[in-house]
Formats: sequence, structure tokens, C-alpha cells
Amino acid sequence: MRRRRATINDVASAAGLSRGTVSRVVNGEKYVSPEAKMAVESAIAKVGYVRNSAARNLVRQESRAIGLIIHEPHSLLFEDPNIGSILLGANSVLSAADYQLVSLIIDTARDSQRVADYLRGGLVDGAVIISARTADPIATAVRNLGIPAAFVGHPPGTPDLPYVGIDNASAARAIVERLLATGRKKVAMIACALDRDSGQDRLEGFRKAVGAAFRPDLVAEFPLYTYAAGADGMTELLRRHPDLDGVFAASDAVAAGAMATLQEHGRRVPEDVGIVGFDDSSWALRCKPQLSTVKQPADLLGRAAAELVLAQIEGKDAQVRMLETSVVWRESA
Amino acid sequence: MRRRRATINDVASAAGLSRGTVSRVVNGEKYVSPEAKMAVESAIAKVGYVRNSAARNLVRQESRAIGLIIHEPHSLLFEDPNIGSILLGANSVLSAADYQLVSLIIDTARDSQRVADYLRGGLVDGAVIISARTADPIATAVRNLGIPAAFVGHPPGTPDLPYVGIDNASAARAIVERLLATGRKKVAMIACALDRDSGQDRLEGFRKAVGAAFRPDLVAEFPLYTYAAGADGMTELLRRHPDLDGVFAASDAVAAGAMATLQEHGRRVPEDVGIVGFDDSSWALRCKPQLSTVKQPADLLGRAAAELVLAQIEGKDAQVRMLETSVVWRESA
DNA sequence: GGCTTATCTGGGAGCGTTCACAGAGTAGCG
DNA sequence: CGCTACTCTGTGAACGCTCCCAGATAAGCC
Repeated sequence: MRRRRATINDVASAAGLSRGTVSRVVNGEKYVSPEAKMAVESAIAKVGYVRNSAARNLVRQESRAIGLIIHEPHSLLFEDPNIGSILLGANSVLSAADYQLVSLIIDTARDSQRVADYLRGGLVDGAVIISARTADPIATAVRNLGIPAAFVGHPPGTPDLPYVGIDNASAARAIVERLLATGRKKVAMIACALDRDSGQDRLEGFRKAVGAAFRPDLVAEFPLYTYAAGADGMTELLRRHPDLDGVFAASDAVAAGAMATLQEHGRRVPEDVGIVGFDDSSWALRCKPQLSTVKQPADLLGRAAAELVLAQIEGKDAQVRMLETSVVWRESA
Repeated sequence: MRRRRATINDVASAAGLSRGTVSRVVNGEKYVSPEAKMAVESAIAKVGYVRNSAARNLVRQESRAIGLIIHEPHSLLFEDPNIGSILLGANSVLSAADYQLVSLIIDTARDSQRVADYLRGGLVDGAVIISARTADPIATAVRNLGIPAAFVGHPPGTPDLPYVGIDNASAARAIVERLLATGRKKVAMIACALDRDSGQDRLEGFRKAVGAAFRPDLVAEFPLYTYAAGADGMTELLRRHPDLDGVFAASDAVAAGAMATLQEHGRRVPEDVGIVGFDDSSWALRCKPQLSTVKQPADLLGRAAAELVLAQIEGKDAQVRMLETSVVWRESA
């Protein structure tokens, strides 16, 4: 039996003033006398007033909230440290601009529909979408609706939407070339998430780096960037090519799994086999030996995506932004 | 230069019908003729109408959204796999009840204020709060406002708020007793997060299990459940007690860090030192040897918390719920 | 004093919905 | 035919707020 919430009118009559004056006090506008301000404030305390945001959003035609859509399979939500970084990066930018970040996760088709409705209903002023994939219903919903949005990572098949990303292909190529420069003769790859731009581009970079030595059976493919994919992929690659001496894993989690399998099979890292990863996440430092990898600025991606959305809200047109990566060379190769 | 969104009135005039009929079609109510339904539907498509949720929420006095407050320090958002499980668990329950889960993260004091406003403003019908700690401003805000809420884990100092949790003390006691039963003589603990109920209760369980053998210097304390805490804690404990033969780490991530340090110092696990963790997260299987630990049903915690909130919305009174844990015995002890 | 300007307050209009009610038409039935 | 019951549609009245305009009072200046 919850009692009715106090409204601005309750405050007004308790203070013996009008709606308009109460509103001015609540919003901190000028042109309100000190006495009126005091009266309103004590009336607010007395009746326990809190502003109704739905009403406010309705009349102001804005919500000052930005949605962040997380569309990841279960396992990644736990394993991928990038998501947390992106989230905090975006939050810090939006927080400074006085926007509330609201994260919406999509787990089932039903979620997908509900989230789309949420975005379209005007409950947010814009959206950051991470890990969109081919034919993502949210991507098309966002485009049709025309709300300010930015993707983290380039959703394949939607060339006209603004996004922030890194040059996965060049970065992958750079680290594989570095690996080859240590004198490795036979380098394989554990590729993941080929339904995403990141997965495809990293594979492409690998292919470019190895050049004429490329053969399809040097690549083991898995759907997700997980530790398990690394473990299974390494087993498979060792079966195909017992003489391999280098591995490029599509992410650090994958590399960690691969390294464990390698060591179980009695291969020394980096003496027998050199291994490199991608992300420079907390996995990299936790491997033994520590992982050589590509540093991906996940928090900056979050920040840049948030900035892209804010820019669109202010009416500027959004520029695609590519962020710098760098090779971090440690002990695993 | 974004054009004005179409409203229900635009649809009505395009279809040559009234507001009311359009509303009935949109909400799928009965008592609307097939012709009217068709006319409205094509008018909706023509003018590109989508319902304004702020207006709807205002008149219905509900939002059909539940907030999930994540109040964690940076490092944990990346390392703790429980958070992801809780999130997905809560989402599945709410999704089935046709509620939208919106996650709000609190990183700074400023966030805390904004999130409190968001909750109080009526933008959500209830809230799940995870990892509340002593004197959490959100906890008090929620209580003052009286919105349906449930905590995951018992926030110390707020005995009157409904929560779901596990019996950390009993679970900790059980696994430490199991460890002692393997013949260990000197068992230490790496305790974390003593500002939270989970941290305190696990320490309490340890104390009960070791009984008269307890000495304060057997416990190394750290603020957060992290890999780093485990590594540092183990170093410290080995310095104090080179002869220890058992360790209880307050979480699996902590145990992983401890195990790495132990092995660096040349101790064999489990031959020289037995080690047990808490959570049964993905860390446990990834350790070598695999970790003996307490299985904590994180997704069920999320589900139960969501159910608790829904029950309150339906006017039932909320029951505190304690969930079962179990000891999972593997190779590390 | 008369004019302009700044300060402060009240209240009407409107944001886009849903809901309740009234009324019209059609069908069923004794 | 008259009555009840059902189906369908339109409209006024909220929901709680912000914005804008009008008006009142006070202050400053020639």
C-alpha cells in the first residue's frame, strides 16, 4: 500500500507559492527571492518531493541518458575484460557531460526486441553499441530510427553508421611480422569471431604477414574469443602441424588457453614455440611467460564512442575514428 | 536538423480515425474492427510512428524497467565473473516478466548522485543492488524512497532491507574444515573486502574452522578480491609462516594469484601446500592444478534478487533468501 | 515624476499518452 | 417489437512537469 508520490503542486501549496516558482527553485534558475527559495526547500523536505523524470522528459523532449547495448554471448561477458573498460570509458565521458549511461544487455531474441523498443521510445537520447555483428537487428533499428549512435567496432554490412575502432588488420600484421622476425619458420593462427569485423581483419592481417607461406590449414577457426577456443585450437593445430614454431592467437584469452595446451604437450614457450596475442588485457600479464601482444585502448574506444554520440546530439556530424594500437613485446615470443 | 517525431495524433489523422482507436491498435486491445486495424497499421508505417515511452510511463505511473546498480571498483568489473552471471540471471527473470533490465554503474561520487536521481525519478519500478557496502549512499536513498529493491549480498548496517545471499560463514567453514581434514597443520587465509558482509563472513568461517589454532597473523588482509591481492597476500604469508601447509583464499581470483606465487617460491600444490578458493568461477578450472572451491550460484543470486523485486512490485512482502552452496573438491587440496 | 530596466511571481498551454465513459450500431432472443 | 448484450469508435480528463507570457513591484536614471 504505497502512498501517492508528492507532486510539484503539493510542494507549491505547502509553501504557499505557485508551481512556477517551485519549478524555478528545483531547477536552480535565477529570479527567485531568498525567502521563496527557503519556503520551497522546506516544503520539499516536508512533503518528501522528488521530481518525476517521465513528466520532465516528456515536456523537454530529452532524457539525458545514453544507452549502451551489450550484445555478447554468455561466456564473453565474463571473460572479455575489454567490455568493462569500454563501459567505464564511456561512463566517464558521459558523466562529465551530465548524461546517465544505461547499459542494456541482449541475451535472447526477445531481449533484442525489447531493447529496440526501449531505444526507440525516447528513453535515451543516443546509443553506443558494442559488438554488433552481421545483420544485427539493433543496428538496423538504430539506423531506421535515426537516433544518434556510435558503434564500437565496425559492424559489417552497415557502412553508413558512425563507429570507432582500431585497424585490426594492420595491428595483426604488425605483431605477426614481429613474431616472424624472431626467426620463426612455421606460424599458425587461432582465429575467432569471423562473423565480426575484428575477427575477419585479424585473420586478414595474419594472411598478409605470412604472405606466400600462407596455407588455409594453418588457421584453426572458432566462433568466440575464449580460453577454451585457445585450448582446443592449439590441440588441433599441433595435430595438423607438430612442427609449428609460432602461433598468433586472436585474443589474449585465446592465447592463454593455447599456451596452457602447448605447455601440457611439453613445448617450451618461447624456446620451442613463440606465441602472441591481442588486446593487452589482464590475461597477458597473468600468463607465464608473460604475453607479447597488441595493446588495444579499450577505455579510449569507450570514450571515443561516447564523444561521437554527444557530438551528434549537438548537431555536429560524426566522424569515424580509428585509434592507435601498439605492439607490446614481452616474453612469450 | 531532425524532424519532429510522429505522434499518435498524426497517425489518427492519417488513418482518418481517432486517437483512441490508434491507441487500442498499438496496445493490441480487443474491440477494434479489422478495417480500422489495417488502416491504423498502414498509417503507422506511412508516418513512421513509434510510441513515446515517457508519455506512456507518465500516465501509467510505471516504467516496466528495473535498475541494476553495479557499484564496484574498476578492477573487479573486469576480474569478477560473478557480476556477469548475476546480470544474466536477473535479466532472464525480468525478461520473462517483460521488464527491461537497465544497468547503472557507479564509478565516482558524481555517478552516485546521478544514479540516485535516476532511481528516484520514477524511471525504474524497482532496483537490484549488487555489492553494496557499508554506508552506501544508494542503500540509504533506496530505503528512504521506499522503492522495491533487493540487494545481492547483505549490506552491513542496513538490516531492514530485503536481500539474497549465501551463508558465507558456513560455506567458508565447511571448505576450511575439509582442507584441515586432509591433514594440514598450519592453515592461513588471504581475506579480502572486509568492508563487505561476504568478506567478513568468510573470515569468520575460517576462524571457526581453525578454532583454537587461530592466530591473527595467519590472516593477510586486502581490500579487493583480486588476483593481485592473492599474489601479494601469499608473499606476505610465506614471509610470516614459511612452514604453512594450507591456504584459504577469499575468492578464486585470489587463489589463482596465491597459487602462482606459491609455485614461484617452489612449493608444490597440493603436495607441499593445499589451497582452496571461493566462487567456483572460471578461474577455478583454469588453475593448474584445478582449484578446490565453494560453488556459489551467481546466476541464481541474480534470479532470486530479480524475483524479490518483482514480488514487491506485486505487493507481496519480500523474504530474505539464502541460497545453497556446495564444496567442489578438485586437485589443489 | 515619468521612463526604462531588472527582479520576482502566477497561471495558462502543452508535451504524448492512456483510461473511463458515452454513444452508436448490430445482433440475439423472447 | 422491445429489451439486453456485445462490438466498435470518439472525446474529455488526467498524468506531472516546463516554458512562456503577463503582470506586479522595486530600482535606477534623466
